[in-house]
Amino acid sequence: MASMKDVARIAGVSVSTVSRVINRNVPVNDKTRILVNDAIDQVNYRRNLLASGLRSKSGSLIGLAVPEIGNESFDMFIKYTEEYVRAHSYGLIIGGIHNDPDDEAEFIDHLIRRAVDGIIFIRVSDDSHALEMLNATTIPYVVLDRGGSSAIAPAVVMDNYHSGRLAAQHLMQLGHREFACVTGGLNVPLSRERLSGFSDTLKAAGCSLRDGNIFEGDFEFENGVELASSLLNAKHRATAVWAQNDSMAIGIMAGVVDRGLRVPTDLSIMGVDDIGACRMVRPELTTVRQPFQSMSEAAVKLLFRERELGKRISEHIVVPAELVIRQSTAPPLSQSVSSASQIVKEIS
Amino acid sequence: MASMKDVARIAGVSVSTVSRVINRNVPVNDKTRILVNDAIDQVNYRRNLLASGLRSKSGSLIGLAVPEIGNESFDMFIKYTEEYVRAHSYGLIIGGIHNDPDDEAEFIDHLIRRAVDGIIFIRVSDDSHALEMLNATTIPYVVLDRGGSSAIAPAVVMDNYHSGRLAAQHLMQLGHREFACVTGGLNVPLSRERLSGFSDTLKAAGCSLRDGNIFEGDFEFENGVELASSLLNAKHRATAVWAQNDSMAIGIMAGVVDRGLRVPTDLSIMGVDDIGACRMVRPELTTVRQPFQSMSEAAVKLLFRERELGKRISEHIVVPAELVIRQSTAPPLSQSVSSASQIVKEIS
DNA sequence: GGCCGTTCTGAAATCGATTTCAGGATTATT
DNA sequence: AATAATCCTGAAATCGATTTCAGAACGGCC
Repeated sequence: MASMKDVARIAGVSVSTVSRVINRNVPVNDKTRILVNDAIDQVNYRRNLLASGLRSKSGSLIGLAVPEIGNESFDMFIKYTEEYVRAHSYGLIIGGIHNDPDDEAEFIDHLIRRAVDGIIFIRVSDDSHALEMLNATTIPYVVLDRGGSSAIAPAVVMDNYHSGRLAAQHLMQLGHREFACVTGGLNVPLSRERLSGFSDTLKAAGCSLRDGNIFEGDFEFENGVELASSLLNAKHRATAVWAQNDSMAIGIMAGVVDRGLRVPTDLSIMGVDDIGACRMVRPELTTVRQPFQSMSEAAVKLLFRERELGKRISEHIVVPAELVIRQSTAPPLSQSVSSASQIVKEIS
Repeated sequence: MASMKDVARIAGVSVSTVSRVINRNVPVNDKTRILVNDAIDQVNYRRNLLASGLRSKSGSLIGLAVPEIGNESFDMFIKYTEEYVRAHSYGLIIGGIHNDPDDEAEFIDHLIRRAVDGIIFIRVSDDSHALEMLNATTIPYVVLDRGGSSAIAPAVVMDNYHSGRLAAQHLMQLGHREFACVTGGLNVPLSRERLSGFSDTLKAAGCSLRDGNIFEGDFEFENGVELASSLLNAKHRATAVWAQNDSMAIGIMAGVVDRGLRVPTDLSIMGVDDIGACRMVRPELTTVRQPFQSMSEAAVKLLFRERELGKRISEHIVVPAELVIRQSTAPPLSQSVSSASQIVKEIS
């Protein structure tokens, strides 16, 4: 691989001049510039990012840690982060940390040793050491998707409370009166926030969410399948359920169908995220869209801003959720449309 | 961030000694070793991978280029490659190249400049420049999933012909006599191979695949939905269809259901890959499993072997496919089970 | 002509590690 | 006790870039 030294030799100039031509930050005589550029083409020179990164203290690398690769919603964060990062001539190193704080710590440590320019991560739990580790360095970081208790850390999150509100409003508008909610792990703050938004909104409109109709899940599809029977066998069986992510919602849908019932006729189901699978199942899944792209971009932008400023920005960026109505929600069998519109008035 | 120099100063030794303690490749006196290790703990020293990579010519980085991030089958390759790579203390840089040869070239160029230790890529098309670019360097690479015409390049692929064979055998065993196939883009070699395997096997058993029942798709879900009507309106309507990946298969399933027909009663459907969505849809999708994990590991191993040997290994590793029977395939309505077993004898 | 200010260029230091080379200290061998 | 062999350590070169510093060349101005 040709180095700047080779280019300099061929062009008959010093390496400093070659560097100047390449980085075009200092005036260089036109004749020398052409000479150097010719030499660059001739030996097919490519700047070595390891070397330039070492000296200039920027390896043009960003690290991204997600709880699990292959989980469609995290993959969306990966996709959009990669696109945005690479559009700015950075590279993206990813790590799937298997929902394990130790694995997370190990990966973060790896990124620090690699002297990356910034780290974005989706925390696996509140008691991860990642924040302490990172605060001991000067590396910019941003917490994505799961802001949680760490109000001090720079973060980009969805408006989780509002997502619950959107779900509740939609289901009430359809005329439902008996609701259920399948949450994510309640040790994850966003699960609690979503639940509050859902429950508060129902209450405010005179409806309510019975304790017996709140089921704690773990965000996984299989969990949704299992919980379907609990849902259907509940003392006060709900006519509409909101699952706090699409995987579980689709799992519930599958479980309901497996038991010979129909969606949305017998049970309206909605989720959160709007992953691709929502449009692949029948009926298509009504959901609350998480804006993966804008969240990813906001996270990278925040990172870059921290880098420029040379210090942490303890800012929480909260992006709005959006209701996406498809086929898996409908008015309940027992409820007339007219009484539904009554409720609409109450909550608006 | 503390450097080796700091450690050396505190321990009262030279940086060379510190390096030797860390890399433990040369004997160091026990007393000095302890001294150095204490100093390392004291300043919380972490080796700078940029610097060590520059000098030792190994940045402990692997690059992975996939046609599109967020596509579930490619995400499986990402997942398992990342796991395996990181288990060996390497990092993984990924790039989603949007099925665009230019984007691919740009990303590969980026990886070369970054002086990665190896590159794995899933080619977007036969006329990508990636191979030429890489052959002009000494960087080890492996072509994953799409070996294609480049018999010269190191590659890890599934036995695509065999996957077609498995699909054909399964459908014939169920008693089907009228088949259809939805292929991927026929400019992608593996689509042709899969089709040959399917068609050849049918013919060998006295069945056949009519030209009018071969539909060229593009591996996308929406495409499957669209093709469903073509399938159902074909002159000789098939009772079983094999789509060359799961996304299209699930699309066909959705399209069939949308038209008021039922799977597998009215049409048996199977796919390829065994992505997570196969178990999320109802009926669950019968498919031919692509062994993502073993393929990813084989690719990284091959890469490491190339690195050790210091030269390319033009070896094609072909891993077997595996039939996974679920609910989306069943005997045809018009066909009795007894005549089905007759066919089984013919092909076994 | 002499002085000053631009504009451009090169030598050398630097980033933080690894590695070679040479020499000092220690032990083994006779 | 002298010599050889072994073990350990430090100085310095190196990887391939960036950046500082100083000086050369050139033009303008009085």
